[in-house]
Amino acid sequence: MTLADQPTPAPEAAPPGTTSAPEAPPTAGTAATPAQPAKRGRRADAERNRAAILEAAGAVFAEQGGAVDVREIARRSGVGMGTLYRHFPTKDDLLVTVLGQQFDAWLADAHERASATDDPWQALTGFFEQTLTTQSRNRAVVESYIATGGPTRSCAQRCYSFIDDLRTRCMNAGLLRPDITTTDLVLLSGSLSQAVLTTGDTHPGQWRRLLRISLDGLSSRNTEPLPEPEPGT
Amino acid sequence: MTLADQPTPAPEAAPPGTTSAPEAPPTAGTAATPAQPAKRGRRADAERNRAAILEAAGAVFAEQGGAVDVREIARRSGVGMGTLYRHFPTKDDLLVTVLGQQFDAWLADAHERASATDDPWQALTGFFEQTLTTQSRNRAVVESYIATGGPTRSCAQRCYSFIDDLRTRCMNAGLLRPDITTTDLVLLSGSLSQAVLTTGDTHPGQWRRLLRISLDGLSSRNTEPLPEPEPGT
Amino acid sequence: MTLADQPTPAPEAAPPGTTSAPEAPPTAGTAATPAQPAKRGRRADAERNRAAILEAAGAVFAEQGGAVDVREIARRSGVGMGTLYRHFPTKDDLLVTVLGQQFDAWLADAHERASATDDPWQALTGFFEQTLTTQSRNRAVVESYIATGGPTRSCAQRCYSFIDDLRTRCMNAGLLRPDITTTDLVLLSGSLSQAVLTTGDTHPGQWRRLLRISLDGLSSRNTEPLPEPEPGT
Amino acid sequence: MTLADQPTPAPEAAPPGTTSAPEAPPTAGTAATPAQPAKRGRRADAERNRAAILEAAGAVFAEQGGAVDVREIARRSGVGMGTLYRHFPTKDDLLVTVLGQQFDAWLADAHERASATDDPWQALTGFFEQTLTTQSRNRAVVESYIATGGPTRSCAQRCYSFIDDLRTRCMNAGLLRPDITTTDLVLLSGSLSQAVLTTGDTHPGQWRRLLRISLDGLSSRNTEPLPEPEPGT
DNA sequence: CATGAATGAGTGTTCATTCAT
DNA sequence: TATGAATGAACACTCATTCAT
Repeated sequence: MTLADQPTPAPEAAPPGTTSAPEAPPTAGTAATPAQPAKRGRRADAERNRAAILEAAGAVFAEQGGAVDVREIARRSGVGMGTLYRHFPTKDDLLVTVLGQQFDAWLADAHERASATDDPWQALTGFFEQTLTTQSRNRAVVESYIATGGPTRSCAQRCYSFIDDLRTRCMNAGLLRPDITTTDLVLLSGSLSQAVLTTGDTHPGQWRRLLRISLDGLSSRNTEPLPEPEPGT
Repeated sequence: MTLADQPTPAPEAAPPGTTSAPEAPPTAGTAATPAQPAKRGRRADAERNRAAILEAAGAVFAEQGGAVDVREIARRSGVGMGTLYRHFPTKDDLLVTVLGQQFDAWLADAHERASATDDPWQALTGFFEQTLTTQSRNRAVVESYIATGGPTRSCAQRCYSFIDDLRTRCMNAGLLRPDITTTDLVLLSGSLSQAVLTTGDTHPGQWRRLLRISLDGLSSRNTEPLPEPEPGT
Repeated sequence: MTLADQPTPAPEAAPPGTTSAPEAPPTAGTAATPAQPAKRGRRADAERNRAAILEAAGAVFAEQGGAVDVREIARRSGVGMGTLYRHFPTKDDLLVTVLGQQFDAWLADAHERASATDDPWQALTGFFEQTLTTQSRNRAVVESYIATGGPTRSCAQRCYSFIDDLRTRCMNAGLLRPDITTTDLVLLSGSLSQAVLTTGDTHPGQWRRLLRISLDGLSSRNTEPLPEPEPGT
Repeated sequence: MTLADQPTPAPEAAPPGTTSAPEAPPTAGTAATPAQPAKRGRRADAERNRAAILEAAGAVFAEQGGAVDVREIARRSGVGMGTLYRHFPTKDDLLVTVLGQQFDAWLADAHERASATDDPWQALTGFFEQTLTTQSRNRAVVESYIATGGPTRSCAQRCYSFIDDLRTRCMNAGLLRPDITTTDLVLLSGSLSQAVLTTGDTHPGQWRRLLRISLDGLSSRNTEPLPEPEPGT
């Protein structure tokens, strides 16, 4: 699946708190239910390791992208290779889990912000701001977002759905060019993400200008129709 | 160097035929004395090899990006590894040279087109069109353009200069938002290049819509000032 | 020790019920005082675990041979790795114990059958049949039988002794070639076991033909003396 | 394919000198055709390395079986890993090539010996002798012979064909039990190979006795019909 | 005492670069 | 000089065994 490949966009996004990781402990935390202390005893350490791995991996992937040596992650986590592979049977599993969490967090935040305002344009703008702020420090996330729209088909779809909602709100309010598609917006955000990543170190804040330009180009003030995409595809 | 890092933008681009590669000496060069045909034969052969390598590398890098196995290039060139490494002591040297040529060709074409029209907006638009059309078929070029604005500082600067000219023409004609900088345009083109690369296979032509949106956002019709970039950097 | 390495063949086999495993102490053992039910509970539990491990290991080793992952055994036993390693400090210890039991059962059965008939030739034939039938479903047993004649020196010796008895009975009845040694018979059975293992999946029953051929070759009908084994060894 | 799985036994074996290795230089040697000295120059060293690898691998596989570490082979060959993998892109390729050569040599020798005598029984006997002598010092060969009849389908088939010829000759001379099949003979030789491997170190020569017994069991002196193999398979 | 998570040396394999021919 | 074979440090991943809980 690519960025803009969304055959059946669900009208409502999946609950944003849902992570794709099998063991996903919700944000609630460990001490909320002190029921099974025996089981908790074992899990506590493992969970700590798992968290350490995820954190280290998150950092390393963010800094260096998805192509890093697994050993680097193990080293930074303070665990052995075996531990790492016990929790994530494949480097790709680890990557997907890490990115999944980060996408989930991002989408959850996006939902929250979007429902915090009644102004549709502000919602759209805020989404782009938040997205680019988040991604400006995360190589792997951008790689994934650009390559396939997200680490998972589900992530990509939820992202698509969410953007679709924003688009609809703006469209109903007559704020958006009438022929803007959700695919346009998805592509645009990916494209800007890349720019952000590129200029993040040297020109922090530069991307805000690009964003403004793009948003201005999206507004209904522009009346000329956009070119049709290739029909045969 | 990054996309928008242009401390001292030269007002005029270097002559576009000049490559910045260290091994540059083309047909002219040292062998002014056509005495020993044997040696000249060698020279001619070497030149042929070099050309074959560059051509093969160009194709391979374009198709697969800069991370391909050097063997693939040697194979497609029909030369041995030693020959390849004699001409280009490092994979990166080869990559830089190839990209340098492609950038040069691209810039030369861009210059030509820009001087073929009197309409500044048409010049700007045409440049973006040409750039994205070219880059939609060249992975390595986009990688390089996005990462550092070009394979060498010189390339990046010439590119910057050229865009700066376009900007000036448009600005003088009052077609561009007054606070658009050259850096904005450079970043924008890199950003769109990425989108083109991403969607090239699956959504050919999609990028034209993004481009139109962006160009609309650049036009002087938009009057709100852009946010200042981070002052301290 | 190898299949036919029997320097001092005991004239009588050890009682077949005895296992040679070092951890042997079965239900009898130290806990003669049934005082603390808690401790006995533990003991019973431990024994149950040990049995579960042995059973699972037996099945797994039989199916896949001695090279299986220990985790597979732990999983099938329903116990943790630590428990497994508490009972058997080494994978090899477990293997030896399992094979020891299986050898014991096999030998016990062999003894029983051998004493159930008065026909020495029938006893010999039946032994081979039983052996090959048993082993055709047990990879690890065959591996062990072929490699060293059994999991332990004791097993190998008891096996040797038993075969020696069969040989003697047949020899006394004049049914066996006069220069057949016990080593010959041991080797022969190992060799046929291998064939059984090999052809078990694809040619079930094939091995019966080989067995018949071999048995015919053993009979006293063949009068030519066998070649002497290397004298110097 | 297993030992006795021979759907379409070719009536005549393929020319035994043919090796399955792609680069296989025939036995002729390097100096026979001094034509292209330039090309020879390069190949000589590589060929030496290839030979060194094959020799080392042959020795190591023979001693320790097919499960050895590739590094051990590289070390013993005196070459780096890359060289090894240049010549044999996979460990299995190396194994197959080595075994292929050894099988070819073995089969070639077998053909030679078989045509050196007019006595069919002597031919059969000699074949078994030669086979077991050869295999008594080669773990990997026996592993392969037992598991699949040879490293290659072709090897297995040629082996089968050859044995089939021996069988026919003996059968025509009335020396073999009439219902002996080629599969029986193939299985028997595999079975004995295993015994030979097992006892090779400790009881050299022991296997000759087993062989004699088996051969006696094969002779037409034994008139009882062999059991039918499972009909449904 | 049971659990199963942690360990880390070892496995097959790749690839930018060097070097003998 | 051109060739392509040689090099070896990495890489992703496995598994017998140990150890904290």
